[in-house]
Amino acid sequence: MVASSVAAELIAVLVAVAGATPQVLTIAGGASLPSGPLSPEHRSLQAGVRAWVERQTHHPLGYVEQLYTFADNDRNAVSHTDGRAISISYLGLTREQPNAEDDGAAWCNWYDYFPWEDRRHDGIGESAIIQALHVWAEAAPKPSEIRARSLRVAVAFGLDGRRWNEELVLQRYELLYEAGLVAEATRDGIACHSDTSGLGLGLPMQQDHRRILATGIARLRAKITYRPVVFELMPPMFTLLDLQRSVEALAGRLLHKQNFRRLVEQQELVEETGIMAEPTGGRPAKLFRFRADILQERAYAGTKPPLARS
Amino acid sequence: MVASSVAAELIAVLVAVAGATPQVLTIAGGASLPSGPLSPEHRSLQAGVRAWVERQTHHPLGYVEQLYTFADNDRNAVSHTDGRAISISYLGLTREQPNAEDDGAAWCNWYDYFPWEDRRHDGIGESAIIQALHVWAEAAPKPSEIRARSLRVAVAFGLDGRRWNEELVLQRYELLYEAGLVAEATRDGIACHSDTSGLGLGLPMQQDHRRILATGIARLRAKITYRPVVFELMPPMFTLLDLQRSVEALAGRLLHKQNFRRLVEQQELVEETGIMAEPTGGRPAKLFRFRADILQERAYAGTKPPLARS
DNA sequence: ACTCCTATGCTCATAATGAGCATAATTAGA
DNA sequence: TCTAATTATGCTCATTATGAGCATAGGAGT
Repeated sequence: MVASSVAAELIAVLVAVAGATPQVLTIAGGASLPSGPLSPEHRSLQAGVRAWVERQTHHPLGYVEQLYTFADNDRNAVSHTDGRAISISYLGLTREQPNAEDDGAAWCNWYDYFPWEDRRHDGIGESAIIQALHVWAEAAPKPSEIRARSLRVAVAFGLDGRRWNEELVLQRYELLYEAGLVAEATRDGIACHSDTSGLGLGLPMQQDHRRILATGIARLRAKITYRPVVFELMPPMFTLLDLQRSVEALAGRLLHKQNFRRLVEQQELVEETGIMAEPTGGRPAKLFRFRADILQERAYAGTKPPLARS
Repeated sequence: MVASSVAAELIAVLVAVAGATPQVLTIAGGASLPSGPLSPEHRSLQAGVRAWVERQTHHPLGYVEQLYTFADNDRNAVSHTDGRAISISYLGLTREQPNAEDDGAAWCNWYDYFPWEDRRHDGIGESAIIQALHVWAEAAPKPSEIRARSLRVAVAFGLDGRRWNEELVLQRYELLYEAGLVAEATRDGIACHSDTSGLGLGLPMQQDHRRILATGIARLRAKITYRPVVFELMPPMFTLLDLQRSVEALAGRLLHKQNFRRLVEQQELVEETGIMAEPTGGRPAKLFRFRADILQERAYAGTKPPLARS
């Protein structure tokens, strides 16, 4: 049971929210996620991520969570040992907007990479994308494969009466990759049966970084529904609409305002500060802050009721 | 960005269910999880896990999912390069009960390692454990730390009117580790303020394998509530009570029979086979099978309604 | 026939969720 | 000043999900 020797690197999906736009920290002109080597001096993986992210961005990382470990031979760069490189990816949330442009680092709207994931404003929609995916599905060799592909498309994009599930970010990206519709696919030598220009398929990234980003977005979208992690992204004081806009930015969909308030208030996540927000052309809003005591408790266990009681 | 070279190994939490007991595959007389080296010939990590698990157990792995990647310097064995070893753990579900005892491999009831996680039959309970944890909490140096510890204990074990959350397997084990109550902690040099004999603290494992097992159990318990993964553990035909017993075995708690049926039937996960089960002293039960079509769809997206609609 | 056991069908209270109406408190402009 | 626009906030209502219990069905054993 002697393990073979491999090269290991840490990749970070670092998220912040500016107003109504979710942002991710990138390097190389937006083509890469920041990554650093796993160094022997780090006591743990998470400590390693914290260390070099905080050195790079000069901002404390509030929340850090392991995402996924990749080691595909084909999609990764060649390492110096035996051709295998392991990428351990992390999701990090940071509260304030750091002064980017440090050493080529920049905060980018994550919907630049996944335009179809932003469904807050139903503009042109993704009908062209779905068309192209249908072409791909029909191009499958076997009838059973055609059905399987069509089902995957229908589930991922909420077709035929299904609801759009905003957590299927990775599944949607993988579909587009397999169908040869994103730039990374053709780069990796996957054939494409459609004209991909003008479909709004987003900016590509190096290696499989866009896949890792998709994983991070999916994880975060799932997390905000049952753990109070949004507060890691908020300033100390905020209005309920600020909070709602942040959640909507992450989830990529609009929420019912009154119901959102009800949810937040009945979970006792926030409390009034007694201060009013700056007037913005409407009735002035109260400023709230998060309740540290409740947050601490909810950080361990979510609010979901588990299985049936005995 | 040159990554340092490390040793990588794959660790599997392989789960099966026999009647009403959840089982995990172990080696070394139940003291270790099966693990294998990451070899360059494996096309991906998951392929690597599948390959050597199927070679070892001679059974196909239905469901495989990455669990977590560990690389703590302190809790792990020394590798041959620079002292760092990376362990990438996977959760696997297998349908039938393999012929164990192959090369020292054996299927063990996972509650042998976590007796406090089985709450199906409220016997003596874990009051002694909670006592010991209270002692540990009160022994904290600072008052704020005492409060923090007490809160963690209360949340993890469902005290003070909180409900027991069966998904907090890892949190509970970590508490016991930090409090020095499990054997691994004293092995790793953590002091203990209580007499741990007779507390029912379960069998220890080598290295941090018990922590990995706890992670796997927690993941599986969470998963069964929103993804139809139980069927990977069931025979082709089963009664609804069989199914319920399996879920109860995993969740560690009893379910309301009628409500469980309602849930399963309204989700259309199963269909009748027309065959009746062997009589067992009561009214004979119908045998069911899983519906392949529905399962395929639910495998991608769960059944949970997401956030509020726009 | 009676008892014991498990299967199965149905009802009911309560909570969570999605959607809408109504009113309050401002600013911008006629 | 009066009015429209805009945002905040409170409340109701229908639908669905959840937890719990009652009742009946269909067998085995005595």
